[in-house]
Amino acid sequence: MPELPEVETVMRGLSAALTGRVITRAVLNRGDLRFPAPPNLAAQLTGRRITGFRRRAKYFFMQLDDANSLLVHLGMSGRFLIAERGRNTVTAHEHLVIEAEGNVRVGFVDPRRFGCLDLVATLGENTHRLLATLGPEPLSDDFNAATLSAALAGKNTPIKTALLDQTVVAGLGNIYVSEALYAAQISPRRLAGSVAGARAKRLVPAIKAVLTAAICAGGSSLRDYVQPDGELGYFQHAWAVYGREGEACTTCPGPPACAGITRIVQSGRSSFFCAIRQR
DNA sequence: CAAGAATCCTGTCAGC
DNA sequence: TGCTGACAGGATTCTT
Repeated sequence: MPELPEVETVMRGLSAALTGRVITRAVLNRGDLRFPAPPNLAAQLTGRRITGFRRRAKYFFMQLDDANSLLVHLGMSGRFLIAERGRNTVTAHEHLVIEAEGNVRVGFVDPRRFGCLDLVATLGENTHRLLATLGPEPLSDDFNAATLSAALAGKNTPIKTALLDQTVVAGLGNIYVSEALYAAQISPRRLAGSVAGARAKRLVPAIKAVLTAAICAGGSSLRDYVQPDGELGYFQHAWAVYGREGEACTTCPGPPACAGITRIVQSGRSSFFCAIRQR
């Protein structure tokens, strides 16, 4: 479930397991992901010390001591498994394996191969072509009512679609857009242009709160995953509307006034909302 | 130019 | 049990 909070959670788990350690062995099993991985990636990683991690939107960087960074995007189905060397049980679709000091073994698994791996100069991380057009980080001060209003002004697309546009705000995905619009009481069908202004003032803190809560939930559940064969980034999370079609809306009086949570399709993707609470 | 559709790929699940 | 079709957390590229 890789939206921003999941990427952050995965990265923190990897950081705890790998930061400061030297990569003793790396294997690229297949590099034909969303974009081709560098063919010599494994050789470039082997022998390097991992100095730190940094996230940007749904991407993160594993920084190395030779001034290069491994760029990672999880796509739709990407995940990382952390295990002691020799104790890993999952091997299908494991495209990259990293073994490090301390008997650590990390596997990048991505069945759909919508994710990507690349090697980039650490100083140029943000100029990578995949990151160059990204909008503001939603949890930074650069993302505020003024900047969001400016990005939405004049847009005739539904706000749901606009928030999925990574040039408007970078890191939201299908789940947290529904959650944030519910929290801000804005209909996913409302045209983005009409959200600029007062509604954007509500939407910004709603987005920040939803993402922050999800990161906290991931961080707290992460402890359970730091164990042999642990899988990072998948954890139980209670969403208010996502995946809850037909269920009662927690803040509405119920039938007949409110029919509960509705699912509609916008730009080919599901949106969940309460037609009473969200206008 | 903006907005919507098609596309990449595999796994899972509901329905028959 | 096995088959089929719909659908899935993303983001680029192609059409209208």
